[in-house]
Order: sequence, then C-alpha cells, then structure tokens
Amino acid sequence: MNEEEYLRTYDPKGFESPLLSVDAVLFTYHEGQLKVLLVERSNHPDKAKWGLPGGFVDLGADTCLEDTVIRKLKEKTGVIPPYIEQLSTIGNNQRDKRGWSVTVCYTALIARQECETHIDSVSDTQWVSLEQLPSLDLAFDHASIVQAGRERLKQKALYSIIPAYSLPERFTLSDLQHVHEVLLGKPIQKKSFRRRIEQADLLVDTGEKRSETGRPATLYKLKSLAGQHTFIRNLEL
Amino acid sequence: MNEEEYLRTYDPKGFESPLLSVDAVLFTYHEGQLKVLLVERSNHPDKAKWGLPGGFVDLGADTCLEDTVIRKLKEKTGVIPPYIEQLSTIGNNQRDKRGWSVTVCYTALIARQECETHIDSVSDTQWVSLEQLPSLDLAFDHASIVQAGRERLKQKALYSIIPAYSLPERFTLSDLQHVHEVLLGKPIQKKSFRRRIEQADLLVDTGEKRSETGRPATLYKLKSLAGQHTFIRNLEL
DNA sequence: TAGAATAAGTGTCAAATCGACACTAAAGGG
DNA sequence: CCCTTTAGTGTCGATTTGACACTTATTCTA
Repeated sequence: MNEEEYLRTYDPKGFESPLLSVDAVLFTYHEGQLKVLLVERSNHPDKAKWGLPGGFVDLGADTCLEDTVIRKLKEKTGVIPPYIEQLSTIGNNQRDKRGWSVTVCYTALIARQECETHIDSVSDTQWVSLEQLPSLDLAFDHASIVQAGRERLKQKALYSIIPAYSLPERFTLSDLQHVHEVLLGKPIQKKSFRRRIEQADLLVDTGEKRSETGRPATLYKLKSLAGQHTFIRNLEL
Repeated sequence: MNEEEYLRTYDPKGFESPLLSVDAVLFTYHEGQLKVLLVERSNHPDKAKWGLPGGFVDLGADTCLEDTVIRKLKEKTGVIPPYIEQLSTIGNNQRDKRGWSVTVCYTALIARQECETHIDSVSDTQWVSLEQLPSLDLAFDHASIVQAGRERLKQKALYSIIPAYSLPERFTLSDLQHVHEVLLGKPIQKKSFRRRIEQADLLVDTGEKRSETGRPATLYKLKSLAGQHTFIRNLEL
C-alpha cells in the first residue's frame, strides 16, 4: 500500500484519542494586584465552578493551537491580548472525570482597560486577584495551572520586562516596578531596576508625563508594541 | 441533568478530536559532538523517513503523558533516560497529512553507553550528529522540533549543568566543559566555568581519576543522580 | 632518566556589574 | 514659601566576571 492509498482509506475514528483542550491563564495588573481572568463553567463536568478560559479545538475553524487560544480569549475579553505564550501541556487520566484528557496551557497578559467594558457586560467572567484565589475551588486542575503561570511570569520578571504587557499601553517606570515587585514578592531597588530597563532598551519615552501627587512621571511604551501582538512558543530558555 | 447522569451518558466519540502524539528529542554527547536519536518510520505517513522517537498515547497503559514518553523511549533505547523535560506542544492542520495533529514534545538526555547495546541491536534506530542533520529529510516537522530542543538545551548550558546528563555517570570537568562549548558554539573560559560549577555545588568528587595524556582529571558525578531519574515539566523560567 | 609535551587545575588582577543609599528635581497643598 | 510627595540621578564599596599566566601531575621520547 502506498501513501496515497493509505491516506484515502485512513479513518480518523479508527482508535481512541484523549480529549484535547486549550486553557489560558490571562493576567492583568489592577489596583496594586495581579489578577487572573476566570470564567464560570456553564457545562458539566464541574458545572458552575470557576475555571480558566479555554475549550476544545475547532477542527474546522482553527488552523493551529494558537488560533484556538486566541479565539477563546477573544470570546471572553472581546480583544486579542498583546502577549500570549505557551506554558505547558498537562495530560493524564485523572484531571477530567470523563477520562483521559490533555490541555495545552498558555499564559497571556493584557491591560485591564482593554477589556473592561466587554467583561463588565457579562456576568460569567471576572478578574480574581491571586490573593483571594486559594479560597476558590476551581474546576479541574486549574488552580495548579494558575500557579504554574504565576511562577513562569515571576521568572520573566527577573530578566525581562514582559510583565509590562499587563499594563496599559503607556505606563510609568514606577508602575512597571510595582508589577515586578508584586510578582517577585519583594521590593526592588529603584536604581538597579531603572538601570536594567535602560540597558534592555525596550521602552520608548512617549514625551508625555503623568502627574498625580509629587513630581510628574515620564510615560513609556514598549518599543515592540507597534500595534501587533506578540506570540511566543515556549521554545526559549 | 446532574453531573452523574451527564457522565453516564457521555460519549467520548461524540465529537472529533485531533490526533495526539508525543515526540522526544533525545540527545547524547559522543566523539565531540551532540547527537540525536532518530527512528526509521515503519508506517505511513512519511514511511521510511527518519523521525523522532514517539507515538500515540495508549489510553489503557499510560496514566499520563510522561508515561507515554517514557514507554516510547524505553522501547527504542532499552532504558529510561535520566533527564526528561517537556519542550513544547505543536498543533495544526498541516504538519500531518492525515489532518489536525498535535504533538507534545520532550527533550531528554542520556549517556550513549547506557543504550549502546540496545541500539546497536536494531537497525531502525541511529544516533545522528547535529551537523549532519540538515542533510536528512526528516518526517513531519521533526527537523524544527530538534532545532527547538537544541535551542532549549543551549539555554540550559548558560545557567545550569543539565547537559551533564548527556555524559556517562562519571565524567571530568573538561568533558562537561566541552559539551557546553559545543552547545554554545564558542569556547568557554576554563576558570569561569569551574567557578560556576563549584558555586552551584551540584557535583560530587568521586575520588577517582581518569588519565589519558597529561595530568589525570578528577571524575565527578551529579549529586542529584542518586539512582532515580529527573523529570521536569517546563514550568520553570 | 631527564626533559618535552600535554592536559588539569589554580592565582591574580583589572573591568564590569550590582546593591545600597543619599541626594536632587518637580510638582501640589497648606 | 516651605512642606510633602513622588520621580529620577550620583556615587561608592562590594561582588562577580573575564582574561591570562602560572603551577601540577602524568606520559612520551630522546
């Protein structure tokens, strides 16, 4: 049998495959806290519990896994987050009562303002701060996935400014430092933080200032953020 | 309908799922080069091409994805590699002629000696050096997966001594330095390399020496390697 | 058997980086 | 006008890093 013949007679339902879904841990920074987007499940299993935005691949509509995450995130937030990165894939026969189940997990970042109106308009979606998360009984193994996403983001805070994607397009260096401090769970020396930012050369001075109390702060934006969004497979480090 | 009832009537073949497989990029260090284990495909599609060891999840035998990789690697090498780490997951409707396909990829490391006899005994398995790899036309998107695995290992070489798992249990610091140099593609300063190793405090002096020409070198082994193997989900950094 | 050759392993020092902290700058408020 | 608040900079000692010469232990060879 040659390949052509094989493909013609190939039956995709010939053997059983695990359930395959995609989940996203979408973070934002708001009111001094990191928050995760949660969705109330409308279907069994774990119906009515809160869980991560995600779902099954649509073999017709999606051309790749990234299409699926984007589609799901857009459904829930109304927009495509500027930063999406593959986190890890979890698959076993215990995490889902229906049997063998695999989920490809992503972490994503967005400014809360970007999706504020859309999220406020629906009742089955909410931002939950990482502090109040332990008190919630999330669906499946989503609690540990959030934990893993948080760990990953913490590492990023050590050597990159990727957490900036959780802030509005224009932000001050103090804003960014606060995000990093929340992630790392400890204060950062102002001078060394600013030295690092300067060396990295990834921010642009917008020329604008923002003034609340005290000296007005310079507003920066990400150089890379020239409109399009950043997509990163976890093929690094 | 309550959850119990839902689960009783749930039909796993109710909707179409992508093909789900697992692939491993198994590296070893031999004769001054990094080599990858390749397997000749015995089935369509891409029959007779060389590809990565891997295959489908066995819903009966495997309790998790890691079981699957371990099973597949043991089939091909006769042993379980001491280091296995999730690399990334690739899924789209182009990589496999049969349609939508997802592969969960792992990188693994092993000493060539550990599986020498088993591999020599079969003809459909071979070590290929990374230099001669571009001339081979690998199955599916396996060439780019190897590339990604290599990149990941390169990063590890910068701040860890994980590449040590590609060496025999006992090795000299010069051995390890050579592996790192091959990975990074440039020479490393002997002193700084040894400083780093010493600080990390992850090696044990076995007390033995190995002498070829020149001064005999101390043989070290990994502290963690107390028999069992290391398994790492890519939830770090 | 005394070098010569070879590879392992150490000492040292200047340069670069990092942490700490005090200082200056620019705004608003009483 | 000075006090408070937050932004942003200067500086200096401590730590880390890179470069390279040097010492040590062994084999080979004349």
